[in-house]
Amino acid sequence: MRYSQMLLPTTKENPAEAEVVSHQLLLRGGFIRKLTSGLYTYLPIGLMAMQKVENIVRQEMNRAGAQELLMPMVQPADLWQESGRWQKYGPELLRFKDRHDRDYCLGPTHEEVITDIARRELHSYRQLPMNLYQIQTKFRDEIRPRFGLMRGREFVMKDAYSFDASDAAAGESYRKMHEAYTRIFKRCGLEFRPVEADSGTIGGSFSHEFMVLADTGEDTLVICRECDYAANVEKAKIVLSEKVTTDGNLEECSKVETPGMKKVERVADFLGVTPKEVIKTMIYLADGEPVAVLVRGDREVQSVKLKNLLDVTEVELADDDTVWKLTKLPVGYIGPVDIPIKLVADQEVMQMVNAVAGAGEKGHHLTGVNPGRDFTPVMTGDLRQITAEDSCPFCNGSLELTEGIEVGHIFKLGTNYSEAMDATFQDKEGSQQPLVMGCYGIGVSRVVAAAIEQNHDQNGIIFPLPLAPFQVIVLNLGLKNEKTTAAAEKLYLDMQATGLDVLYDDRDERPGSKFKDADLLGIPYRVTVGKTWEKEGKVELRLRRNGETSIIDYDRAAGIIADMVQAELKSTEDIA
RNA sequence: CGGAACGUGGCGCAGUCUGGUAGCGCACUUGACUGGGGGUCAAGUGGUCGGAGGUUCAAAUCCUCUCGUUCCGACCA
Repeated sequence: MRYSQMLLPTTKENPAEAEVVSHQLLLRGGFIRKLTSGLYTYLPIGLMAMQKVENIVRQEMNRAGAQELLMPMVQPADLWQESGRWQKYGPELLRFKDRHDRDYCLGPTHEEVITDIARRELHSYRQLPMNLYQIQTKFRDEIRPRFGLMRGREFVMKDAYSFDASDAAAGESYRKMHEAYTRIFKRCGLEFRPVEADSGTIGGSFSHEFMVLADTGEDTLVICRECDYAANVEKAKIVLSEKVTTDGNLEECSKVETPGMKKVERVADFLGVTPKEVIKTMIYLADGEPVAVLVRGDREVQSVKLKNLLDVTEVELADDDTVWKLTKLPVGYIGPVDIPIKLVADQEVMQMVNAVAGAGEKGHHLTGVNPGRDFTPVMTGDLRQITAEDSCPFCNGSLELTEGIEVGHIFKLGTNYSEAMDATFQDKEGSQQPLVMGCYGIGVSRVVAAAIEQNHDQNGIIFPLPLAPFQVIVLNLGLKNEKTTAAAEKLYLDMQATGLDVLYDDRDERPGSKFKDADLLGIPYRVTVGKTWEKEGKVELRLRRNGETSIIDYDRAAGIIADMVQAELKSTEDIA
């Protein structure tokens, strides 16, 4: 590609609207332009970068035995009603009517459509296993799109769906995808971790997220320092410490005055105890229904865990007004004893003895509160956020918390969808069985953003070679000199002939601008044709990654670089 | 949905408090010089100041409404 002919508008200044590095650099480098909130146009170089990711994904999916197809983005409501998600999915699902007043939605994911295909086309165990995937634009009406490609409303996703005859076979499909994903992200040159995850609105029994480690990540992960355990904090299991023995010495409940003391710390301080000895009572609205949730005073509720325990689709912390309406109490004095609201407790609370809790009366708390005797939750379970002080549920090792960007997510769906939508096959014995499903997503456009978050410096992007829209840029610094220009042109054509993705900077710009743009765009190899060629017939090769510079023979340049690129690409494939 | 900020040539901003002929830098056009890390000089093009309504002799500026964008929050009782 000739730079002079390409739509590649770079800017020196950071756009005001971009907060995170990947967003800034994507805009500055002319990769994307915003249409409106959460919606972006991919300019040519942006599309090229994304297609690099797509191709790696395609290769690995095909290698794993999956087949590519393409489903409609517009989906009829009745399929979603069949699966039950028309009600369940919430406002993220963009719904609309056609001219005949029929309901439709824009596909945020495609379980319904693929299950419909499966029930029509898969009839026999002989056709299984089957894995089908597509790479396509998805639409999710996010509450708050942000960070450019990181959380857009429209984004490119690879989604795959597996169909198996048995749970064991589905496990094998899942394992294959886990392996394929690992290869994909390795080949993309990303530093990532597969972690145990919550399955969210997709549903299903078991899932892993693939997380790119980066500070700007929206998810928090917990990673064991000693074993392989890694999980999203939404999922991370908490190991209960040994139950405290009390010598059967349970105190009586007694009420104490705690005027103006709403915060756990204040109350604990005042009563001469630690927050660990206080029971915190939080009022949530679970699908609109009030629930009182108990955790130890020094803990935090993990809302996803709460959602799962209650088996609801939405939990929300009640605001002060709602709390007042429900309990006739100001926030801070609610307690579990005789509370007129559905009560659930974190497992840890049930071990507490002689605790402090809100008295259910303004300005008062209770001491000597004992779970089981003074209150009985309708449900208990693991409800709190894990901390770095907790220990690994597998090996008891110490844990580390870190931020991550979710670039892939794989789910074992089981028969949720196939049963709801009556997608069955005939087994060997001739009886109808529901297809056992799995689904597997990769945020293709997000991978581009994540790669930039992880690979940049103050001068711009540093693309891992497999994702680089161009592998090489040739700078012509001798535009006024016909011979130099001819030499640069020839080098460009020679490189193209070897199959390299090469950008030829033939613009009438000063050298400084060309260097800056080459850096900004993150092109791994840069070849300069200029003075050194005029004087000694050599060109300068510089690596974007580390700034390493070498002078090579002009005649051999195309071959040398093609070899280097091939070797490097091959090594990334080998590692994966 | 709550809170905040911002909307002025393509981009980044000043001007708004205190109403009085719309400005700066970058980019763009033309020319000259220059030519290895975003160069210099000169001459230009381009904006009904997000939109609607109001106040006023006069509105980018004051008032009301509205649309859009971004950030924070959706977090501990």
